[in-house]
Amino acid sequence: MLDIDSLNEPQREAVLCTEGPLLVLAGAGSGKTRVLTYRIAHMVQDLNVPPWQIMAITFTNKAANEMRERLGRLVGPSARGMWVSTFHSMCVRILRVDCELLGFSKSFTIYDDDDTKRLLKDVMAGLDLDPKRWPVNSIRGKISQAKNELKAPGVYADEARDPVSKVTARVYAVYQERLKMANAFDFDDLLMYTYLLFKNHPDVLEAYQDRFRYLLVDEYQDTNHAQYAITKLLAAKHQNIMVVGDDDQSIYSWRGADIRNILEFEQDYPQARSIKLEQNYRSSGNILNAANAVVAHNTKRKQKRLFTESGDGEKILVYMASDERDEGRWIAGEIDKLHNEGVSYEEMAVFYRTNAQSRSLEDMLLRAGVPYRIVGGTKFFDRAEIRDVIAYLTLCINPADDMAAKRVINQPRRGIGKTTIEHIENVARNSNLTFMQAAEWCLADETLQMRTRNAIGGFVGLINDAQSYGGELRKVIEAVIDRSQLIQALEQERTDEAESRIENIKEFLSVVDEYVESHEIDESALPPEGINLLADTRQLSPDSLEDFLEWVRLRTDLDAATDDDQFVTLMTVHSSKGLEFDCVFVAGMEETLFPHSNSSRDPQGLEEERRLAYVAITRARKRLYLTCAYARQIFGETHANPVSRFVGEIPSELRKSAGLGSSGFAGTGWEKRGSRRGISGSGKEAGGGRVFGQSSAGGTRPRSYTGRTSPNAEKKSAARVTFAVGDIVDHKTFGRGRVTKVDGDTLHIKFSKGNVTKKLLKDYAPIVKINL
DNA sequence: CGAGCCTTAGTTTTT
DNA sequence: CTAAGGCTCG
Repeated sequence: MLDIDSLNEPQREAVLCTEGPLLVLAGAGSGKTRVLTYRIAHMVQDLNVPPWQIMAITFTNKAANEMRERLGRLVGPSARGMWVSTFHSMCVRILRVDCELLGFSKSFTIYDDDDTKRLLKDVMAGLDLDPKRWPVNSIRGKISQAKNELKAPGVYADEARDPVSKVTARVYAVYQERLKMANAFDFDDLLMYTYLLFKNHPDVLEAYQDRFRYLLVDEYQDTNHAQYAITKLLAAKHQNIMVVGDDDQSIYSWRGADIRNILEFEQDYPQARSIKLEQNYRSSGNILNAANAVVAHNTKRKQKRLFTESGDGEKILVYMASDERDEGRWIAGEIDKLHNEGVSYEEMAVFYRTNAQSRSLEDMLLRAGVPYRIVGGTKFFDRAEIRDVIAYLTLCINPADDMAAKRVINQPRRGIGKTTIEHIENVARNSNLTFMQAAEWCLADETLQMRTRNAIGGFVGLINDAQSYGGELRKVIEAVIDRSQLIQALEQERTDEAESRIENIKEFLSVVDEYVESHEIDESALPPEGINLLADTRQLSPDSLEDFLEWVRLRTDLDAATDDDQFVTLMTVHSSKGLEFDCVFVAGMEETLFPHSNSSRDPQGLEEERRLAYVAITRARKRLYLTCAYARQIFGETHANPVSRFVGEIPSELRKSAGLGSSGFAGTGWEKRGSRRGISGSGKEAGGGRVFGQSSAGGTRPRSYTGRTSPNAEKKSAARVTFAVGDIVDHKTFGRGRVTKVDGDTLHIKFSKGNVTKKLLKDYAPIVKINL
């Protein structure tokens, strides 16, 4: 059943080596996930290891889901008994059981970035620190760094020398106190406190060591010190730890990841076996060689060279667009072309360095009618109305969460303004109460107006009542939303904006359904009675609001249920790690963007950018497209940047060029209209190392081209949309409208908002055709 | 207290 | 350029 013979020699060795420490250095596309899943299946099926003794840790939910799914196919339902999770969700579940030992209660909240920032602002205001002089973000970064290095506030304060660190130390101490009062952990706390729990409670640690006798850690090169320390403790007793990683794919040093963890694994475990996987099964020869060539420019790396037995395949296509809109349009056109050749949408992906780039790409794909989905962004859960709903739900579970309370006490408007909130805060501070307790106290406070007191009473009553709601999760959540009056208030606004917010809240309810469906309790997966006390935390319950909130807080992707759907995938290069596609487009291959200007100053940052490029390139199986734009709008200003050095690092025989400046490009007027020293390299490839059009070079700014299409790209793009009378469109600013007349390229559109008709040019107006 | 206007800051990547 | 936050006025 388990086809171990289909593996190559080193792969098989890794699968069969199930006892003792094992380091697997797995190059991109070398069948790493296959090895991981086969190894687990081998343990369960051939060696009779109980599934609940196995813990596999990944970095993203996506990776965890995929592994769970593949294991399910390999070993059947018993796979459910394993812990396959991210570091963070593993820690949450551990803390859920024993956080009381650390002075927290089990109903704790997890603070995400936004909550964290709000709280920090609050703390800093309390310490009279000028946010101009001490930017919240940099303080937050320093605190996060400290936590990743497992430095408690006291230790940090002792080490603080420079003024910034000293200020950070003060903020850090208060911040931790406030978190504790709110019964909340931030993301970094989840790791740090789990470590502390293990460190200070050997009995707890031992229970986990004995339960999880087999540890597997994926993407080990991306572990930070806290994660490293946790795994080290967990594996200390039985030493059955397998780590898999690739130093060339280390792209999270900004988050505290430390490559040394992988490079020094052999020192930590002197008897460790070490296996290298160097045969690539994913990419065609040209793509793999390009990746090798790029990453070879890095100096600090373990020497290795991936090889493949598959043929050269297609050359890499480098396209130079006139601007970011042309770039998006061209990509859409190529996708369309590929789709017509029989490549399905789900086998194509568009990557970008920064999230901001997704806008224009999205816009162009939308117009071209290419179905796409965006992976990774937290957009949906970051929307104000969704955060409001979550805050209400959080308060029901953890009324001590002051940030949540302050967020929604006047949302929707109840007539509780700044002064009242400050008043409640003062009461809370003076009497050492939580915000909610203080609010309740204020109901009898005669210094407040009767109207205000009634408003507070309404809010307090609603939260108190909601705490006792029980039954089906969806019903409970619906009831809370209903009582909150969020939807009712939006309905009264009668604007498109409010309507879309209502839609989002309804969408949130389907997220609830998705959660319930995917978390049905599977009795068969529970470990036998009496094995340990940890069984009850292993599965999230479909009825538990608490569990749902945990799930929703740690969730960042919306991609769980979109597997068999036909969509092109859009995402950052970072989130592409671990995935693969037949055809990959990497947009924005320009200096300052990729490599990003913030990183390319120091050599280390630049090397990480290069590894990022390596990751991007190695995602592609058959075709790779790199695109860059001659001019790009950033902050509303037009910039022209040279082609990314990474393009030039790909040997020219592996690539060919298209677009501006390439042979066969008939772009009339480009040279004439642009600066004289502009694109003089007609006939040369885009990535030939030529640096042109730098905005600082004194040449004319290419402003006149923005928003225009180069004629060539226009022709190439099969992605033009046509409009007919009766089509419903959505305009960026005017909203929903209907086409009443088509006059060449001019559309007459009647907008429902204000009942006005406007004449718009179909190729330039920010309109989208809506298919009904 | 809240709506609306104006200013300003932000864009590197994620759990 | 956009979104969020601050400020002012009703």
